Amino acid sequence: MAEELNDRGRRILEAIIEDYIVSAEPVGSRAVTRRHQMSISPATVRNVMADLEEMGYIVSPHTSAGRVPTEKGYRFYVDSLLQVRQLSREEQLRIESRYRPRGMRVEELLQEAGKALSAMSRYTGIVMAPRFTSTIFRHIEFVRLSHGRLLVVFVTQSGLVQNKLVDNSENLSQAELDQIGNYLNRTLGGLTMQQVKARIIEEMAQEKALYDQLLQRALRLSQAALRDEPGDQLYIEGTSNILDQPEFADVEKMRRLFRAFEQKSQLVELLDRTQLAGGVQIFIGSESEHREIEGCSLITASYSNSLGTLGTLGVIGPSRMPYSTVIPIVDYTARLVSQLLESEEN
Amino acid sequence: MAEELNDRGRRILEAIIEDYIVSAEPVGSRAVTRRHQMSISPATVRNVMADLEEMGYIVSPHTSAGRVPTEKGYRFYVDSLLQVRQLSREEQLRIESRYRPRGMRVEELLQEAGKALSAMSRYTGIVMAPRFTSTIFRHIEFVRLSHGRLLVVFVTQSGLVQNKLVDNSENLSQAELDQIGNYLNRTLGGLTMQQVKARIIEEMAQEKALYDQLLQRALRLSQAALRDEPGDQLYIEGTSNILDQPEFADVEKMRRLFRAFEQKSQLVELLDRTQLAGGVQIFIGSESEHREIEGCSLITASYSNSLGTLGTLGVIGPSRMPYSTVIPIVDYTARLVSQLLESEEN
DNA sequence: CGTTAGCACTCGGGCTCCAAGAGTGCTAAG
DNA sequence: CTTAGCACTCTTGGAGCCCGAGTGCTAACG
Repeated sequence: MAEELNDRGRRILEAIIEDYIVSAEPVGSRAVTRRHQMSISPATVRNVMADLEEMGYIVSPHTSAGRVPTEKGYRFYVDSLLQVRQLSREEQLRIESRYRPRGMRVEELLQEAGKALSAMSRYTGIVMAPRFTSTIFRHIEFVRLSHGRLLVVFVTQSGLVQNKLVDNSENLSQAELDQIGNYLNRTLGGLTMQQVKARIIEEMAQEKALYDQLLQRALRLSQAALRDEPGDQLYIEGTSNILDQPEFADVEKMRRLFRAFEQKSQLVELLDRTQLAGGVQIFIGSESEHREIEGCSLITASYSNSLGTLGTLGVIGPSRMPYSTVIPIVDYTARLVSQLLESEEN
Repeated sequence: MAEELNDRGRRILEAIIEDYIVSAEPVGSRAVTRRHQMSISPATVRNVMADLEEMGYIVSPHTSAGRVPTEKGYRFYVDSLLQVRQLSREEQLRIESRYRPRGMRVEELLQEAGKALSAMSRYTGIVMAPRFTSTIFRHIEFVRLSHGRLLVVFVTQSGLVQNKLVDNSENLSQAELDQIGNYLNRTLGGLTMQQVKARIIEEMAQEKALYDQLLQRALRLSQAALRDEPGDQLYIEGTSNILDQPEFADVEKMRRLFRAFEQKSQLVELLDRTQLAGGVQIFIGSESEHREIEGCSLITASYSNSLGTLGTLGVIGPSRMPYSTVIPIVDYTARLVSQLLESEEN
């Protein structure tokens, strides 16, 4: 029974999965022969289906229903059967057109990417902003808000703005702060935040710092500013699309998913894992090891600039998802975002 | 029939509404006498209920069910019957404790307020950030990102950071930009954004500007930066709480609400209307004239500093809402946020 | 005259029962 | 190995039924 899947078995599994993806209903032997005009009879198909069930690719919800793909089934489909459709030029243009207004800030661009992903896929779009530590330092600015309180504003190469409150118990004046800012801007431009951090520690260790008041203050302040870096920003768009999916008629399931959307931390963790790998990655159901998104699949791809990976974006929806159309959407969006970010840096 | 509501009628209406708020089920005459130990018989209550129905305060979903409050019923209840419960000291502390970490930026504070509102009320919390035009200018910074592209960073008095991309086709150097920034910071500090805008227009009209290169550039740039002010920021937290409400078992209703959450624009419009009025405001169902939130009520209050109203926050949930407990939560949160913002400015 | 008990009536929810339809697994023949 | 045939299983939907909750009306009562 647990023999290898032969060609006919694969074709039938494919047919079942593709039928199920569009219909969301168990697929019977008859339906397979009809819709895919195979030159075999339903009875033969039934035999094969029994084997497929034995092997764990499909299950039947009850005796007299058709078959439904299991996670293993989807996984096999995605790995071995799936023909990824190429986007037509027209579809590409439709995606591109969403980024038309050129004066978009990075935040806007990323959010728009989330919206585009959700609109094109009809599922939920997710975009994780670049890790702070891997962004490139461009500008720092200290703004004295009140005695003892100080706002540090970072601007990265790509125009991403981060800010943070820092204690100013030394009560430095704005003029002193400007001086410090200028110094740091001169010294640190072009480094990644990680390098900036390292540099500061390094400099603090040097004895020169002991004698130069300005330098000392600058280092102290910037260290404070860089302590506990900002949490990862996650854009989640099109959550209401999930409500259209028949599998979420079950309110309990839906609630779990929405709670996951609200907490974000699990999604961040998950997206983080995909960060390093290039290309499109696919998590099916419990593979993600987060039962909050059980029954869901996540398709992700990383976007990057010339220096390396910046962040991850993707689509989350039910496992019963038209992978062949969603995958190229995610892929293309990741490329497009990479490209747009790149072009903005020059 | 359409006589005034006498005391007994009011008491019975109150009983019906309060019962319905906790049970979400139609309330019968028997239940009214039982739970509120009135010294009258169910039959009498029935007579009164018939009158209340006649007057439009309640309806029965079908012949043999109890009664359910109408919007008019809720409105009367809120206006005339409701006893707003005071928060216990303990509850106040529980709310306050959520703002404990003192180094919160304004954005974090507002978001936390949304989370607190949703957590305390078990509904969805909404916070609208201060209108950009009414914030007080503190600092401006121009950062040259690439040839032709320029990031403008505004910092307001309270530490709110806004940024915007501006065309830099003149290709000003960072040094020139710093000069311009310094000039503007010297001149504009302490004005509201609205005043800043006015001032710039005013100065541009003066002939002095024609001769002073620096000034001219500064004005041109800042005008560009202030053109089309940033959209209103809206924090919506705890949307998944809505899923717990029995009235949203109907997926269609839920979808509409979630779409409204996603679009935000209608909510902004709605919150905007409450901006001016002080104290707690309540929209019940279709009073808001947005059918997307039909069946929902919105409880809002404005937060402000010494100069006036800054923004609005509130809770959105089903009309069947325990107003007497949610109102003080919203009220107290608004005061607290006002106070925290105020204290941060000094 | 307002209040109350009594009663007939209505309607929805939940139960069973039934028939139809879909789909299966098995068997035996091609 | 494939297929036709067939008995079997299980879901779905509708019909019919009862029960309980709750009403409105009427007539009696204080």
